[in-house]
Parts: sequence; C-alpha cells; structure tokens
Amino acid sequence: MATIKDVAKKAGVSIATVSRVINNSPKVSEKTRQRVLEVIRELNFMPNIIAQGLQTKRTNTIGLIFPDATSYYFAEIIRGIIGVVQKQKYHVVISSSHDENDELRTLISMLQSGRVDGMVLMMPTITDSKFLKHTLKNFPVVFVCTNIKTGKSTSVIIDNFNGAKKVTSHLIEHGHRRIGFIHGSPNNFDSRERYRGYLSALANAGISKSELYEARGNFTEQSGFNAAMELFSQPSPPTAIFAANDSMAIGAIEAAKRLSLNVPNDVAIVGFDDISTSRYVEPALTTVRVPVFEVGEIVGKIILKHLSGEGGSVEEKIVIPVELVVRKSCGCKES
Amino acid sequence: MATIKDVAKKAGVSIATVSRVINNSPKVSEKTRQRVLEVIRELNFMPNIIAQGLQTKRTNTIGLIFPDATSYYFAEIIRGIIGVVQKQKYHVVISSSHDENDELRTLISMLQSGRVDGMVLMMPTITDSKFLKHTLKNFPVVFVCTNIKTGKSTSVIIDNFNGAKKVTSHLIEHGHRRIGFIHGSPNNFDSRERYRGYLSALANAGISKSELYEARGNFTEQSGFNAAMELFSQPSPPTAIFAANDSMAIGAIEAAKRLSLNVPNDVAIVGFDDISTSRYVEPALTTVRVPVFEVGEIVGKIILKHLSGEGGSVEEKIVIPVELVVRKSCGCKES
DNA sequence: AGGAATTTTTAAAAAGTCTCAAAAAAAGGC
DNA sequence: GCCTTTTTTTGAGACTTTTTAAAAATTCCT
Repeated sequence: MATIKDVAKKAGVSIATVSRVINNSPKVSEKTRQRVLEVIRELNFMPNIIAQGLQTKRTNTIGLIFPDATSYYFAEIIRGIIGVVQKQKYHVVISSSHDENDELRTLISMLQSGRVDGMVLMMPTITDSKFLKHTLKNFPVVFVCTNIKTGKSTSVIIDNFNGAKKVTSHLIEHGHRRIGFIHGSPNNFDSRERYRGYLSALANAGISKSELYEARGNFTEQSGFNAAMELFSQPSPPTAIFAANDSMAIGAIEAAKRLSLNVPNDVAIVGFDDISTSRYVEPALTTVRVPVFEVGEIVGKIILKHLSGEGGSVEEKIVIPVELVVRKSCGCKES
Repeated sequence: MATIKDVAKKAGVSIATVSRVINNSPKVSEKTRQRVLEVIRELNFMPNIIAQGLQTKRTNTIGLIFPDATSYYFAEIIRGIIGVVQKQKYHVVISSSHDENDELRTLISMLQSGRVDGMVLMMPTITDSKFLKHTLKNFPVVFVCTNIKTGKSTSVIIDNFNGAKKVTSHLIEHGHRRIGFIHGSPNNFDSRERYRGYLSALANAGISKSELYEARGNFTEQSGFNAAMELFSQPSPPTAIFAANDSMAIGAIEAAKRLSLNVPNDVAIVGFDDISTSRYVEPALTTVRVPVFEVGEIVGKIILKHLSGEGGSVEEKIVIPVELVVRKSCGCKES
C-alpha cells in the first residue's frame, strides 16, 4: 500500500505538500497540485485514516450504543442515522449492550481510547445519570429516548406523553371507563412517559386511577400475553387495554382470543409504536405511530451539528411528535 | 487524557515497560508490573487505540457493508454478528449502500484507509465479481448470501434451493399444478436460487414450466401485490403462488383479498423467510424459516476465525439449512 | 568473587500523517 | 535588476504506541 512518502518522492515534492493537496489546502500552486494528484492516482494512494487520526485527534467515526434486542425500532433508528452521517463521510461503529454495566464499559472504552468523535446513546433504562454526566462532560453526545443533560449533549425523545394521552382518550371516547395499562420494562423511560399520558387522559375524563387495572410487562409479546391474562382475571376486568407498546398489545390480543373474548367488542386493545405487524393482526391494531426512521435522521443531523463544532447552537432537547393511528382494535368501524 | 508517557514518568519506568505491562508481556518483573498497574489505575489510563493501530496494523474492527433497506433480515444478521465479535473485543463499523457503486466505493475506502481488519459483505446483487476478487485478494472477507470466492474468503449462504423446493413440493402435494412464482429483485442471488428450487420441484412432479405463471417483483410488499394482480389476470390463473419472500407473499394475499379470492381455497400462497409478521396475516402464511440470527452468529465466528490468523482452516462455503413452516395459507387445516 | 548466562529495563526507531516555523521561490514595484 | 511582499515549499517535530537492539541489573556457577 502506497504511503504519503511514496507519493512525495515520486512527485518530487515534500511530504508536507502532498498533505496539503490531500487536505485541499489553498497554499499550493495549481501546477504542483496537478502533478501530485496525478501521482496519487497512479499509485492508488489513500491516506491512512489511522495515522491521520493520530495527528488530528479526529476519527470521523460516531459511536452508537444500543440495546441488544430484536427490534424494528432500533434497527430503523440506526438506519436513519447511518444514512445521514454517511453522506458527511462519517463512519458508524455500533455496540450493543445487554445491560447497563455493559453499556457503561463500552462507553468508557470507546471514549477514552479515542475511537470515536461523538456518540449516540440509546439507554432507555439508564439510572446512573450522575456517573454519565461526569464521564461525558463536554463530549458530543445525543441521547435517544432518555432525557439526560450533560455538558454537550442533546436529547431526542418522542412525545410519549401526548401520544399515550391521545390513544387513551380515544378509548374513553369509545365509552370505556375501566381501562387497563400494561407497563413496559421497569425503569424504561418510554414506558413511564406513556404511563403518565395514560394517567393524564384518565384524570381529564374524571376517571379515578385503579391499581387493579395495571400489569407489568417487559415489551415482549409474551409478557403482554401474561399481563393481559392477569388483567382479565380480575373480578371486574377492564373493557379496554392500553399496552405500552405494540408487541405487548399483540400479545394481549392473543390472550383475549385464548379466552374467547372478542376484540374489540368484549375488550378494546391499543398499543404504541405502529410496528409493521400491527396492520396485519386481527383485528388491526389501533396504535400511535412513531416516525422511527425520521428520528434516526434527526439524531444523525444533530450529532453532526455537534461535531461540526459550531457549538452552542445545538438544541438541548427535541421532542418528536407522534400520530394516532386508528384501526379496528379500538372499536372503530372503518379507517 | 493520560498517555503512556505520563504513566511511565509517574511510575519511574520507561515507556517500553509500561507498554509491556499493558500487553501482558512476561518480560517484566512482578514488582514493576504492580507498580505500573497501580499508576495506570490512578491516572485512569487507557491506551490510545489509534496509536496502537498505527503500530500494529490492527484496528480490532470489522467492517460490515449492508444494503440500505428496512429489513428484519439484515437487522438480525447484524445483531448476530455484533453479539459474537463484541465478545472478542472487536468493534463493528457499518456502512449501508444504496447501489453497487456505493458498495464498492465504501469497500475500497475502508480497505485502503486501513480502517478495518476484515469485512462482512452482504451484496445480494453483486455482479462485478472480477473486480471484487482483485480488490479483496487475501483480505479476510465473509460474503453473506453471495457465492463469491476471493483469496481469503468464506461464503455463508442459506439453503434457498432446498427450501424453495420443499415449499413448492408442499403446494404440489396439496394437488396444485398451476403454481405461480413471484421473483425478487433482478440479479438477486437468493431470488435466483429460490427460483431454481421452484423449478426443480415442478420438474420432479412432471409439471412443465410455464412462463405464464411467473411475475417479477423486488421483494417489497407493493411489488408482490402488483405481481399477484398480474398473475390473477391470466386467462387461467394459477391456483397457487410461491413468492420469493414473505413481504411479497403478504402483498399477494392483499391482492387476492382485493379480488375477493379466498386464500387458501381459491388460491394458495406461500413465501420465504418467515418474517415476524407472517404469523399474523390472515390466513397465517406458510413459509420457509431462515434462522437469521444464527446466520449472523456463524458469520461472526467465521470472520473471527479468519482474523485469528490460523489461516487455511477456514471453510470456503457454508450452507445454512432452512425449515418448512406450515401454517394456513397453503391450505393446511391446523398446524 | 569473577564471569557467564539470564532476566529486566531502556533508549531509540518506526508506523503514516499533519503542522509550525523557516526557507525558498515567485511576484510586484520602482 | 534590486528590494520588498506574497506565495509556495520544505524540514523537522509531534501525535501515541509498539518493537528491536542494546544496556543494565540480577542470578547462577564454580
């Protein structure tokens, strides 16, 4: 592999000049520039990124830390990010994490070893925000679905609260009063906010909250199934269920079917996310659409903004609006 | 950020000694090792990966090039790979590509700039294999779903042929003779193999091939819908359709519904992949399950094997077996 | 204790690029 | 053509680590 030295020698100029040509410095005459470019082409030379990085302290790489989970949600966000940053010649290195310790370890190592210029963190259940704040001080970071503020960060979060409020209110408009809620994973930011939205809708309608209509899941279909079973076994079971995500809602529909309950006549069921399967379940799931891919694109743009070093002008928090998607499972006839 | 120099100075030893401690060289006395480790902890020192890479020519990074598409398929493979290689302290940088030129450009740049130690290429429609062979000569590569052989590569492909043959034969067992095929994207390796399997099953049953029962799609649901519409408009339409993937099969089911054809009574429809939605469509889709996550894990293990430099002992080609998943859309009653 | 053989440590070179200060070349003015 | 500016080019050092060859320290024999 040809190095900058080879190019310099063959072109009969100094290394410094070649470097300037590579970096489009104006301080080089057109004649030499052409000659050098010629040789670069001939030798098929490409600057060694590693050596460049050592000098410039920049790697043109963005680190992504995501939960290790099969999930349309994460996959699309990642796709959105990659699409945007790749256009600006940034690379993306992805780490998945099983738990919080994992996450932090990877984080630290990426940071301290100088492998990335900035990071995108998706840590939906983060708790030790103090440690984070300290470690990430002034390091460019975008948090997705976690509302943390470090020295130089932005949080991109989706409007869970209003989405949940809307879909719950929709159930209330259908006349439901006993509305159950299935929680997602404990400490999960999204789940909590959706719960708050749910409570707010109930409060607005003057419905008093009842612990009886809450069950805990972990965002998986199986957990939704179990949670729904639990709710259905109440003495006077809810007539409607709002699950904190679609997968659990689908699990809940299965549970209803298992008990020969008709959805939506015996029990209405709604979810959140609008995953691709939701259109196809029977009955089609009423839910809240999250523009996941667009979230990824926004995240990408923001981290680039941080990295471009314009500084200061970057928003601290961005709330992504969501949209109610009415299908059949809530009791609506046609949509 | 502390450097190796700081550690050396503070510990009162030379840089070389610290380096040895970092790299667990035995050529350092226990006493000094302890002292150095102590200082490393104190200073919170972590070797700079970039500088290390410059010296050792290794980046501990694996490059992944994948099509830019929303796809459970790719997402799971990536997840599988990351899970495996991360355990061996490898990082993963992902590039997505829209078209072949894209792919090749990224590829070359990753290669030549010394950013990665090895690569995983998912180029389902690769055509210029000559160029690839030349560029990747002796560079560790795993091809996924493309059967190319370079100097130092492995191809991991799924058993499209037999899967397609099985599912087509299943339709034949149901008594179908006029069986349509919906192609995936042109030049796509998977699609072609599935077509071969389809043809083979027909031939085995003594059914002569008819161009009339073939339509072209591009793996999207919409294209499946269109292709099915085209097939249904034949003078004597097929009584069964095998779509080269599930998304198109789901589109085909939509098309049948649009024409008020009952699936599976008027027309049986089957797919390939077993994406998560397939369980939920009405009727549930009979298909071929591809163990996507496992494919990713295998790919990860193989690229690690290449990189561990044991050399020679790495398989050239691995075929992943697939499994027929019988549900309702083929005409089977219960499963 | 003296010297050979080991073990441990060090200084210096190397990896490939960028950058600063200084030198060289070109341009401009008279 | 000479002197001053401005533009272009260069040489050397820096970035952080690993590695090699050589030096220093320790151990082992006799």
